[in-house]
Amino acid sequence: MKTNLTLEDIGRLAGVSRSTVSRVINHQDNVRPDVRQRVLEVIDRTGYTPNAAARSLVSGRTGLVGLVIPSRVHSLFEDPYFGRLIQGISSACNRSGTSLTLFLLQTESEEEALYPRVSDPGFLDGLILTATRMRDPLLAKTAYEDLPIVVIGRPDMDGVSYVDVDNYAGAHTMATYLCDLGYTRIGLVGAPTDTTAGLDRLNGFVEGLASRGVALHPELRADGTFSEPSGYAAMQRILPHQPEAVFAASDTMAVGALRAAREAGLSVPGDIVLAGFDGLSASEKSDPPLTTIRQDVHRTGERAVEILNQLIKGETQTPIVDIQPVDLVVRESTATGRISTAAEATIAGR
Amino acid sequence: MKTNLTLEDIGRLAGVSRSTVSRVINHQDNVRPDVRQRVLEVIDRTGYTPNAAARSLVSGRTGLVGLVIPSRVHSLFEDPYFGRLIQGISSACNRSGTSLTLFLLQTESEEEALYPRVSDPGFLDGLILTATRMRDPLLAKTAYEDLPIVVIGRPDMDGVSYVDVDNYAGAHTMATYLCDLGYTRIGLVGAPTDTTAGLDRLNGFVEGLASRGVALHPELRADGTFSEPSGYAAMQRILPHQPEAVFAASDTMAVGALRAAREAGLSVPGDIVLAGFDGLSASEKSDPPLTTIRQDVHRTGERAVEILNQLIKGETQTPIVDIQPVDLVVRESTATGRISTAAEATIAGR
DNA sequence: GACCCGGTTGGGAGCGCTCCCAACAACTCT
DNA sequence: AGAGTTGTTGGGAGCGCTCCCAACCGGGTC
Repeated sequence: MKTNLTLEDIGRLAGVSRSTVSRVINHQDNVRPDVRQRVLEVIDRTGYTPNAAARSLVSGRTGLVGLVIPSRVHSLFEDPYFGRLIQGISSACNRSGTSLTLFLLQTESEEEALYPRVSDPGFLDGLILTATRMRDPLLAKTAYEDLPIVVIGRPDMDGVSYVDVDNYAGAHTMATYLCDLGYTRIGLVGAPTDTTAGLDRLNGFVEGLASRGVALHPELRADGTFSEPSGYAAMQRILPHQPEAVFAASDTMAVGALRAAREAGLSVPGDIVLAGFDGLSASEKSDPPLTTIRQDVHRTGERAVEILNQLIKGETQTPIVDIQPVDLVVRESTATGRISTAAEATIAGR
Repeated sequence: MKTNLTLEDIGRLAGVSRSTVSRVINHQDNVRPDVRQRVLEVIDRTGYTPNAAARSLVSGRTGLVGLVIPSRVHSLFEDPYFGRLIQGISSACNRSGTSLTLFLLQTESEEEALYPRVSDPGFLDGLILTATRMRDPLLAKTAYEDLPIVVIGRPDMDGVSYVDVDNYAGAHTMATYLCDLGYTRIGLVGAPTDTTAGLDRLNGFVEGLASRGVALHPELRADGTFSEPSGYAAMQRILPHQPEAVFAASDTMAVGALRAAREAGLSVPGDIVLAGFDGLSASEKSDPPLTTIRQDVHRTGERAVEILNQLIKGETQTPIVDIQPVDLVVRESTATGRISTAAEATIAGR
């Protein structure tokens, strides 16, 4: 356990050559069974493990996958989204025998300092980029490297592999659901439109309303930044215009919107119905529990790793795109009894 | 950007040797200024970065630090503790130019599969272990390797470097604070006593009470597992014995205890006062906001990296121990007006 | 002018591994 | 029996870098 052994050492102890030990370690079958056995015993006895750096020098692989979470995401420690995502990524990594290297970029300067590191040859096998914004500088830069990349969330450029949830279909479903409840004055606490998720949710929502002949009145729309306080503020701007129903484009903002409604003396769902998006536990634990569009964040993380592994192995040249389906989850916040509330409806990916 | 260049290539382009380029890259000063300039220009023009694997093969360093979060921690996505910790660790890593590799072990089998990986020579420079339990198998195993290790939270063995918060002093302060409020029937929703944090908080609390001549009645103590539901359940066991005040050994459990009190028809702080430990945002956002012992988790993470870096550089042989101070934060949940509530008191590390 | 010395530069060796090819043994087939 | 075949093994080469030592260059000294 103490001193670091080499292939040569193991070979000497087992009375074979370096090459044979290498074959045993790499599970190649052209080794005589008794020799293999002898080598395995020595390896077991000595606790030998091959040197990772030497391996990657010659193989060109490190077994390391990078995950970049940029500086704008301060919600990492309030919002379970990234926790879940990391869990999904991590469990897929464990399954494929790779390791996850985390780059939390909390300032712009960290973001700049990172760039050279991730592109170091012989450091990472691939990269997962999250929370990219429109014309993301990091994405633009890394796209020029030959490093395999998977983006989580739809990027605003072509030729990049990504996995996204079906934001459009989810928002569309929510819109028709609220319309079918009988409302026409339906408001939106929107997500930032400099993100593709915000844009897709907006478009899905507007088109969902339109499919039922309902328009989104401009005074019933205010955008937030995904955070609770921003949802609270947006809701305050909408409330004076007397919406009957409000869709907040994230659960966290919906919780803020709920707080604003309550402070304005409105009961949910009595005076106004409210729905969110994401299916976080916050939506389940709020009072009342929120109707929402649920996405499987864990699965999204897993898919990102699976796609990245395909890219790394060079199994495909063309970019891979994966759109994850979402569910409508109906809870008390829209339980008005106006029509029978379907317990749950599932939407296939569009 | 495309093809991977080597030192030799850069040397050829700049009209110097491999060695000189290496000197420039490693900021050695014995290079003539004009030559250095010429080399830097070529590096800049070509976008060359040295191969990380080759570097670590010869230097024996990879610039990688591992962080292990074991399977029992399911709270990763509910509880901001680990998010904050990771942020602290990550920002210290960014500062020291190292990268953070995350091992989330969600099952026992992942835990076993991990062990050989982390101890691969030439893979990690050091390891940070969190949430170790008594006689933690991973800690026991890794301690035999020559890999530098820092534990977050007090381990139950000697000779290991660690950084912990002052659980004892925090619980002690809380106990005397509650006593000084005039209560004697004081209950405890304890943390698991197979963790050193749970043990230290228990001991600090009991001895704090004792210092005011108060005893912890056995029927007023029930232990949880750090989770909200476990705090709820523990509180339900305590309530029938009519405590005047209850200290929950974590904010998350305190939130559960609060729910139990409310369901029992008790108002906080009117009928019973309640306090937590950790200073998470949950304690601030609950209704009423909770008195708690605040710890600086971000700082804890930073210190772990700093200590690990010292160990890696071999600057010290003896284990380094760092106990972070905690603050008493008084909020509404103990605001009874019985005595003037000091706004906030600071405790130095013991 | 021979000598020395510090600053600078080039190239060999080697980190521990994988890949490749040659060597060898033990067969089979004609 | 000789040639070909298959299965197994050993060792050279080389991945891209750092370390070390020798070589070189110019200027100061006696």
